[in-house]
Amino acid sequence: MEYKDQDGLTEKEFLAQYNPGDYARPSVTVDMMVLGPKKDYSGLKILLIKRGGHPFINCWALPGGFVHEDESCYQAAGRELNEETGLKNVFLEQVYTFSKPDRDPRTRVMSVAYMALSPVAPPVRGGDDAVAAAWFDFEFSENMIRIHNDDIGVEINYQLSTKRFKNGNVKYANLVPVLKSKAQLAFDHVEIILESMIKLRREIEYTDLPFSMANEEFTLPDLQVIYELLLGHSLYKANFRIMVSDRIEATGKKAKSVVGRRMSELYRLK
Amino acid sequence: MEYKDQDGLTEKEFLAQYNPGDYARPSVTVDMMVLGPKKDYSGLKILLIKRGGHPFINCWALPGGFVHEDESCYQAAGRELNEETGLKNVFLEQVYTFSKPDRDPRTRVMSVAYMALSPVAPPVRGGDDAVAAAWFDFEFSENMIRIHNDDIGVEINYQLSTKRFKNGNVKYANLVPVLKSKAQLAFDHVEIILESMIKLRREIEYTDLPFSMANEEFTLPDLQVIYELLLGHSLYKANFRIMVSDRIEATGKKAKSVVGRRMSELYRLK
DNA sequence: ATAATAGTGTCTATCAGACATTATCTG
DNA sequence: CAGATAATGTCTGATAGACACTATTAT
Repeated sequence: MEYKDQDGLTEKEFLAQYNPGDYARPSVTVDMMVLGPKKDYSGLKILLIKRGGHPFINCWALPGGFVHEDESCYQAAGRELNEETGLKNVFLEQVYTFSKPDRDPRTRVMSVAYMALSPVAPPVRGGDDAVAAAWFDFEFSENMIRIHNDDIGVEINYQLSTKRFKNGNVKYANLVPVLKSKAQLAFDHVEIILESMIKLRREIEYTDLPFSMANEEFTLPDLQVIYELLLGHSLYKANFRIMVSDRIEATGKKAKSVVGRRMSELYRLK
Repeated sequence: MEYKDQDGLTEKEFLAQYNPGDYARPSVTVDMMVLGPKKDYSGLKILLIKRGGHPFINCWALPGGFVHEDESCYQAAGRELNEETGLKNVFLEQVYTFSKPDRDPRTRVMSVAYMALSPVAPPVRGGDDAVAAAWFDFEFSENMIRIHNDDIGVEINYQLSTKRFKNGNVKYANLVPVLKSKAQLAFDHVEIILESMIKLRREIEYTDLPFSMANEEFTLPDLQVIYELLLGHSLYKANFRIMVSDRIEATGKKAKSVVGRRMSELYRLK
């Protein structure tokens, strides 16, 4: 069944003569919130890139880059992440697309935001290059986003206040970040972190997401700490174990605990 | 503090000479799943547009259009929805951004998908125009998407099968649509419907989303039916009322029930 | 044995699910 | 009052939260 359009063209003929025309097209980038645990699981780290050019020159920004012509946004995010950290096959999920016309002062740039969770925070390009990358300590609480790196003496703080708004008949309570430090994140990248963390915490309820920050084989004390870091509050050990019990299987092996006396058992995700 | 870049330019100077360059930029559209209730609340309706040109000529598609240079995607979606239906101030939420390079045979087109919920399904442009719009009966079950309009004799069916996949360490079960009817939806619009419905049902758990399909003042039997339509399963009356009790307030008025005897009371969202 | 962490047992308040009953309206 | 729908009452099993206890290891 070969339909012709009002010009008498078949689909093949139409596509052959098609011209995308002069619609104003935006640039599209991907930007990523990349989280990894500290080595001793005492906190979370977030990966940032120091901007070497205008705008937001010398500001720290989320890693990201332009989406190439022959790749999807997911592929672009995976490629950028790999270029920056060498990481592959980590959890990577689309969060939200940011599209306010003035979000980039250069030209119209939309950003498709992703979040990535890694079991490790591998070394990245040092602080001397034009495009330096570094892992920052990351704290996210009900009323605060704190990002700091004591080695290079950078501290970035945003206070979170609750704001109510309406969408149709539905009422929401949303968090709004307010800069509280001298240093700031580039562009609207705080918003990306905010949206990502909200989505992340919600998805922990019904997915195996925290497992993506654990090693292939993990101890339950470690897994619990990861849950606690991501959720932002502590859990009862017994309840936690019941909660994850049907998703894990014992390996039979034991891990030497770092400081404790009794050795904990190793598990893997079913 | 006025930083200069490696060319010795201030930010102002840099922006004045900035040239977006020859990065390949995609076209960006918004596409919407617009749902409204049937007048008697016996089911859901979905708004579709008949395509008048290639590609997918004569196929039915989700309403949408190009994002203009001076508007956000949210604004573009609101504008398109208003142009198509006259609706304003309805629930409208971003769902997902679809970006596979070959999803549109013409050229690179990314689509930022939205979902909209309306308390009514207002009349739309009839079936004679080049770009006809129509409301279709919409059924979404665990293993089926059925979209049909008996007036114009169109039936579109997709079977849903479960497929497992992995993201980092996290395992997911996802639904994959398979066309089962002669007619089909244009582009990847089934995927948009699928993602939207999954997100919608999830968000019902922790938002007031179904209220956006009810009128300003509503009866609890009606609100319960809306919940049941969106969730796809029936609820116990007593339990439902307990669940919504702290989010509603009585107006003091009563509504004449359509077929019943006892009049039900009118409520509004707190 | 002691100290420190790993792992298990169990009580309780809450709540979703299920079903039963009472209330109100029309003819 | 009969029939139909609106609204409320109440039982039960599952479960999240909380706390207490036992087990295993190194020194």
